[in-house]
Amino acid sequence: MEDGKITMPINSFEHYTLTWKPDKKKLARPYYQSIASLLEQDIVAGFLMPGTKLPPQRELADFLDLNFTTITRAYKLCEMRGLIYAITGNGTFVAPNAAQSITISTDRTKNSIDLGFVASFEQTNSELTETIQKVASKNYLPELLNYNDPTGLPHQKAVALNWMSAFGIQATPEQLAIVSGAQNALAIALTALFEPGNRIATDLYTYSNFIELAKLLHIQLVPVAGDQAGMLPAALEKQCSQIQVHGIFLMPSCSNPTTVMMTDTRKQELASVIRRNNLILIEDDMHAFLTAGILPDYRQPLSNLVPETSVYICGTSKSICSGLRVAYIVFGQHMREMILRTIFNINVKTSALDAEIVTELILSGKAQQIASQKKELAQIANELYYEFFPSEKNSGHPLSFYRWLPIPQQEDPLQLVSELTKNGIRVFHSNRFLSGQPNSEHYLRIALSTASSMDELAIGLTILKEHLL
Amino acid sequence: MEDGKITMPINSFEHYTLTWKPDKKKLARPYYQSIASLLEQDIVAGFLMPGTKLPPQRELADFLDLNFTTITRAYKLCEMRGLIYAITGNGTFVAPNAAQSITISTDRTKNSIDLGFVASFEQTNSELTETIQKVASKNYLPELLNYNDPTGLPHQKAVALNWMSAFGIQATPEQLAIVSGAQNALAIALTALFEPGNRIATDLYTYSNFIELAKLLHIQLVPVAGDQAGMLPAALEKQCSQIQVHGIFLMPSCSNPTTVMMTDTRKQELASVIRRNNLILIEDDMHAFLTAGILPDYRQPLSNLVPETSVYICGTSKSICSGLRVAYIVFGQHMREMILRTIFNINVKTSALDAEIVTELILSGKAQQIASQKKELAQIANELYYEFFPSEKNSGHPLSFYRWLPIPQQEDPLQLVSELTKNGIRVFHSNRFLSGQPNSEHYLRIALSTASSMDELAIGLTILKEHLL
DNA sequence: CGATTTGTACCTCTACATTTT
DNA sequence: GAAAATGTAGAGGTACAAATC
Repeated sequence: MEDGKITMPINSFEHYTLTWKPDKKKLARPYYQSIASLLEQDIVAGFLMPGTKLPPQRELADFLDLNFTTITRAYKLCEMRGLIYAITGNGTFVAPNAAQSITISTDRTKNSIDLGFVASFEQTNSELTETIQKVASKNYLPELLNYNDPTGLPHQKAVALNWMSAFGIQATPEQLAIVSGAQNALAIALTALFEPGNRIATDLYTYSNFIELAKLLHIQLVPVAGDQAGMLPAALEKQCSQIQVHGIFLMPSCSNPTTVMMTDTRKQELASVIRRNNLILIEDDMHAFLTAGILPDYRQPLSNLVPETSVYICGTSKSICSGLRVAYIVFGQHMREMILRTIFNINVKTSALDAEIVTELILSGKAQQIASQKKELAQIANELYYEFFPSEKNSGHPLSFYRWLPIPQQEDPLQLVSELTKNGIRVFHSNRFLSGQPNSEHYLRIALSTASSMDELAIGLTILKEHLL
Repeated sequence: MEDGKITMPINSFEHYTLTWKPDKKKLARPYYQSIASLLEQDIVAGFLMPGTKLPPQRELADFLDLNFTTITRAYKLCEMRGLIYAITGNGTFVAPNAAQSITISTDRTKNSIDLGFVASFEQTNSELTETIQKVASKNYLPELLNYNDPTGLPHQKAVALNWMSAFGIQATPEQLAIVSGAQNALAIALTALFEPGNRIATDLYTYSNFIELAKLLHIQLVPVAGDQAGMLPAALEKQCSQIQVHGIFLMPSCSNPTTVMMTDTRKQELASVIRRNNLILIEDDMHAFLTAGILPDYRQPLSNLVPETSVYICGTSKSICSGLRVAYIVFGQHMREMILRTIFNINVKTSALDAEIVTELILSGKAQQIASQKKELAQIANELYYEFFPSEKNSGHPLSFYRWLPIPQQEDPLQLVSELTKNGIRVFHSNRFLSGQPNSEHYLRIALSTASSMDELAIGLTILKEHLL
């Protein structure tokens, strides 16, 4: 088989220059699984660094005396496990986050200032005591403790719709469910509406927990380029025309991690691409309270433009209280059955007690008050940040709970992060948020809402700035 | 291609007797998807009844002038969607629950007595008021409202371990996580430890929400026969030797829906089969409080016999309070990372407030008191049931919240259920709980713990008995 | 801009295991 | 218990699309 390669005399020589050569002796049938597990071992062990180009399918096949589609299958297995990624016409590469997991983010290192994980100015949580006690004394408390109304009690849903009407959401109670936080909402939406192997378009840099979740559910992400107004419609259109894309995930109010706010014009343009390609839109709008009514050109969520095929997620963790685990999810009528079924299969229901506390907070006006406090804290924290990094001013969302700091190109991004950890601060490198291939741009995401005080934040930023100089 | 079939002159005639003939004109490339979606349409529309045998792959392939493995792929797609099931050497059949979904069970029909959905004697929920108020006045309340300790606060975990020690569980806090109810625990375990296409062995009749969840996550169930002592080890061993099985799901304390209690001898035997075949055990022990210390021969959960490869799930919904959505999950050390990651991706964390209430209930002794009340109610309800169905006495768990009533073979099971609904009671037919192929035995699952009073339950049972005569 | 490299989709083929007859 | 029927697993092959040179 190999002997026939007269047209490529160099080939037999190249066999010795393959970037990865599995041990032929270790190969056993089924070959594709055998190859995949050898590759996995070498990646996890660190022999193959992130970004390494793997041998083309045909070359590796020649080397192993197999048909190249068998290599396709082996590579595909590893791709599903998030270890590698492939670009047609270009090659197959070791994924940026192949060796280590992105998550496990809340094991805060003690004696360290956390600028990595984004909390929500937890100082405001003591404001809730009174409301919780009020709910605990309601005479209908036992009604909150049974299996009834799995998607939320009617009055809770009415209050939820009212809360979201400030952001431009109009929906009926049938199109709404109360779930256990925004991440839970994402898990439900992805499980309900997509199948393993489906593809979802995202910003090139996107919410790392979404990347992890997609990996867990074997859903592939399709990175799409963007600019300062959000994802580029032409780039999305192009991807959709090339491969079958089933959905799109966006955070238009304030993209995580880039802090990009999508303009209304861009929403209109993207909506028409979404409609044309029958995409299911997952819109995570946890930052609505920071954007709607505050930014002058805010008009409405993207979901409003494609209501039938979108899932709108409004978490209350960032705006009201992180520990109560309540989010509102609004969906098109024909997705209703699948979503309710999935809620039942993943949660059964969300604690009606937690939902009631959030409801009471909103009804009493306390929620709005807390949200205002968080906004003020965000403003102060951002001003502090700009004192350290003045050139960053006027980029992205002005009240974001985190910032996206460009840094010089790094030899070894992990090295930088671990050095900063040694110096007492935790930050996340941009590679953690990559949905696609790494490029030459490097950033750090700097959480402003996690340090326990502005003083602590200032110390953290000082350490950061000194180290970057 | 077809002309070569001289050995089967009958074949061309048989083309006209296929049980399902897709419209050739509607077929487009890719064929396998095209065939799958035509088949799906005909099943969902009701043209193909549950149990219908589909044409063998080779015959349909002949009819459509395709290779038979293309039909394999089409059938496999539909099998993954839960529409059909296949038996090697026998044929491919429309699944029993293909057309309708099993779940959506809590939309209680008003003015109807619910003997279908299994609640947990919700009468006891008013007992919780005092404890909830106590928790609401704790000075560390704000500490329960942030992102910290996603798997549970240390003292909550200590109390959890103490609660489970009564059932024979010994574990370290690292092997424990607090999640949002038993169903949530199942979703986490399946997502974390299995991949789409993996197989899990279950009892022939098993928890219908588990069936639905597996379908949702594209995990296939392998039905295994059992007797009055639980699943048969030889049958499990046989299945494992024939196809690759990755896990096993069991409810040894009181199987749902059959009320079978597994003997300790059977646990020992199954443990050795599980060990020999490297199965991951998912043990749902929500009924532990009804079994441990009550049944004389109870020794320990099955997980104790294979601690490294098992996930033990102990929900508090049935024993303490259904609305708080708290379950404990105990896992082997090497599963820890995947499970924590998955918890983070699906829940972020479980409300520490709910967990604290359950913790306080246990610490104060109130939980034990409520559990005792529920046991007493279960005893009364079971005695009532035996007054109606005396021949059923001495079968299965004596304190089960539901019973498994054999009924005569039915022409059309759905018909029976809908007639009963018209008569004012809701029950579930055994087909809803089938993990495999239907057989000639028929049962109804009768929930005893959902009616709002014993009087209501008595009315429901009267209607049921009259209708079955 | 056309040729080359590289990955993808999907169809076909073979060997084989299980169940039924 | 052998032969036939039926489904499954793995591997090979072709057409094609995208990226690069």
